[in-house]
Amino acid sequence: MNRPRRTDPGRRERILDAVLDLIARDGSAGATYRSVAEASDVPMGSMTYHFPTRDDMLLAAFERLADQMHGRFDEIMAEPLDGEDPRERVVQLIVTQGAGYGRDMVLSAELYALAVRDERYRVLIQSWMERSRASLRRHFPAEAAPVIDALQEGLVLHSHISTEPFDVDRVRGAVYRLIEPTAVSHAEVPAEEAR
Amino acid sequence: MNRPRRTDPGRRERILDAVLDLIARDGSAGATYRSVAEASDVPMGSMTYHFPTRDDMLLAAFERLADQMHGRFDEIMAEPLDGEDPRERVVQLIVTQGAGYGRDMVLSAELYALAVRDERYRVLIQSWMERSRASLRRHFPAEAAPVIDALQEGLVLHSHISTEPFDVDRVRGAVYRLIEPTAVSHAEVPAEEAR
Amino acid sequence: MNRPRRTDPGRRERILDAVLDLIARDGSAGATYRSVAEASDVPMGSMTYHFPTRDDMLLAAFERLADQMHGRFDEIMAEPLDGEDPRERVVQLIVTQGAGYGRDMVLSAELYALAVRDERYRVLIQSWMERSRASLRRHFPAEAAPVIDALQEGLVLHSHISTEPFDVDRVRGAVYRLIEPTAVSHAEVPAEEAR
Amino acid sequence: MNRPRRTDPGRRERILDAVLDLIARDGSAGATYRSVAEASDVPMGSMTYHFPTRDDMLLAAFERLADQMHGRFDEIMAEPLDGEDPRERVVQLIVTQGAGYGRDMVLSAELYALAVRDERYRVLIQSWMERSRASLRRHFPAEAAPVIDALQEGLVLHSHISTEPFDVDRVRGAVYRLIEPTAVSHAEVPAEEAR
DNA sequence: GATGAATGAGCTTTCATTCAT
DNA sequence: CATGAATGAAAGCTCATTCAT
Repeated sequence: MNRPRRTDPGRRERILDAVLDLIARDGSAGATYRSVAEASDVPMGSMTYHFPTRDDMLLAAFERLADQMHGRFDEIMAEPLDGEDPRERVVQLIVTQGAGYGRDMVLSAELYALAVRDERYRVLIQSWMERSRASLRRHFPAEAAPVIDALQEGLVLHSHISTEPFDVDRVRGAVYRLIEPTAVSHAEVPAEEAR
Repeated sequence: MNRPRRTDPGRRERILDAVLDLIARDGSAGATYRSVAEASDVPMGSMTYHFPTRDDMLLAAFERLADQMHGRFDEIMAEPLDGEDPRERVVQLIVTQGAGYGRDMVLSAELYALAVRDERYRVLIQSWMERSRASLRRHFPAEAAPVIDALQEGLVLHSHISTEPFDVDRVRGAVYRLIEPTAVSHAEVPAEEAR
Repeated sequence: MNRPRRTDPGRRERILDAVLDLIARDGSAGATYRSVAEASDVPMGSMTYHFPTRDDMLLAAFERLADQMHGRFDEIMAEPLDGEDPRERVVQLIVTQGAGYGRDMVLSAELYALAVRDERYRVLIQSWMERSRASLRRHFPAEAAPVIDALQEGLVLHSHISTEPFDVDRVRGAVYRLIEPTAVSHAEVPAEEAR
Repeated sequence: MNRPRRTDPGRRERILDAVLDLIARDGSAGATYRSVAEASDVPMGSMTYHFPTRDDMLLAAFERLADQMHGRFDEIMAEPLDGEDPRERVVQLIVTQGAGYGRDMVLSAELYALAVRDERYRVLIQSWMERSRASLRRHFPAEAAPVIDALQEGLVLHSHISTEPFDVDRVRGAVYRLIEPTAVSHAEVPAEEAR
């Protein structure tokens, strides 16, 4: 009834999280000004103050998603190897994403659906991909990155569609075959092909 | 003005093609009863006669898409090898789809976005994937199929997002590395590693 | 609550009358889908079925107005003269409109405001004016019509703005001076300058 | 980016001119606080400081319009006659306004539409009309003014609606017939019916 | 079987206005 | 004095779906 809430720090972030939750549950179409306003406890009339159009809101939400996902990606890639085969990190990445609840997967799928038809979302993915590749280049040669990316994308996507149990060994097999074992990080000792 | 259209054979197919065209252009949300009716020259009131709910209509359209796309996939895979390395077919597949106009890609992306949240679409993709794998098994061992699938998916998807030119040699490199050269078709002569 | 109203003849006319009433009271901006729906007892969701856009609705309403007003205009002009000076009819017209409640005046003013910026309304007025002039030509030469029209318009408009009482004699003076007494109807006897 | 604008003289006038421009283009409804603020480069939050309600703003803008238009009117009327028939001035007035771009006409039409329903705008027009008549009385008897006014109004209005080319001679004919040639200015020599 | 008419629900967006600073 | 942030109210319009014919 009587919430002045003249200042509400973090409101923007709260809105964007609500947007992502709703998209994860109901698809992009489900993130309406109404549903988002309710989910984030912001008056509907205020939504357009923060995001003039619904599309601005979606785009901002996906930018946030890209940041968050890259953060998790980079965390895994940044950890020191300690003699471990760097390819194991890629396996871990794929397995983590493939086995997870799938919020990220659902959101990525929506993002791709938007991106194939809309330049703005395409640019967003491009810059995200570029950041991922930069992370990969810590351990792998530049040419390998796009292919690793693609394999990861395809495996994770299919893992969420398929009924078959996720097969870690198959993933490992594919990753190891795809990436040259000599393709070690510039700073790491190759080690004895750990694991 | 005065179209009796007492019998209208092919109406169902015309509707579904219109649905796919509209989804390709505007996303799933763009295929409304209204827009589809107009695009396929069918009275709006008749739409629910043919497809009781909008979702039935979308699902039927994607079934049609799966059939069409599998047809093209299988055509490429079915052609006799004549001593050619079967992996070259996979390369051809990826290149064809990756370089194409993208209608299929756009539609696939929409389908995946639906599938990750809706069982019915997931089942549709599963059966489609199963058919693809059956086609792949003509030339490759069963275990290889899912990985080939995944790589293909990822490469094609990224090719439609990326600004970089499509690199055939990189695709070939990945495919050849991923699939054992000994994994020849049961009926074919290995040949001299053509190309 | 439970009004099936599957068939509702005259609904279109009822809507348009409500539109005109609302415009007369609140201006064009006051005839919203909402207000009109309520005033004409039609579900709001049905409004766009009958008039796809609000502008279509307004235009149709003003077409109805033009018909109604021309009907009244023509009635006065059509009555046989019986030896009366035809110019007296023009005086009568102006006085009737100028002294009236002003619904017509208010509506005309709104129509003009739309017409000066929108071709469609301009065309509507043009055809209305042409019909008026056809009526005038029964009694006056073709060249006189536009000027009579204009004088009438100006006098009626100002009568609704001015605080001064409406002066019939001044109107008569202006009309008689403006129109040649010899400009009699083709079928009438000039008579002795009646009145 | 960083406009201090500590003092901004002429802001009020700039705002009102923007209001009039917007009304001319989009009608009264088009002059919103937002659109006006943008067009006049004034912060939106400041609009209500200068004009507490939107209606205050519109009224002030039309007051400005009345001043401007009367200024132009009076200029034409004030010029010494040098033996010219004063009625020629009226012709000139009508022709000038009728042939012009129509900004004034559009604005007048909007003003009338407001005036027929709102006392405040009616009062504004009344005082404007009174000033016009005062100007007319320099050359014509008091009784003639209202009729000249009305004819002018009607002719100009119709000229902006009609598709026919503006006919100067018809205007002159009407003006000369409507106004007694003896109705000369108190200070002028009648002259030989100059043309 | 096929469809024109109809509608409840909900959508995105605009807007006048308020008010703490 | 001036203004950025905010919001309740309402606007035009779309749409999936129903149903009498």
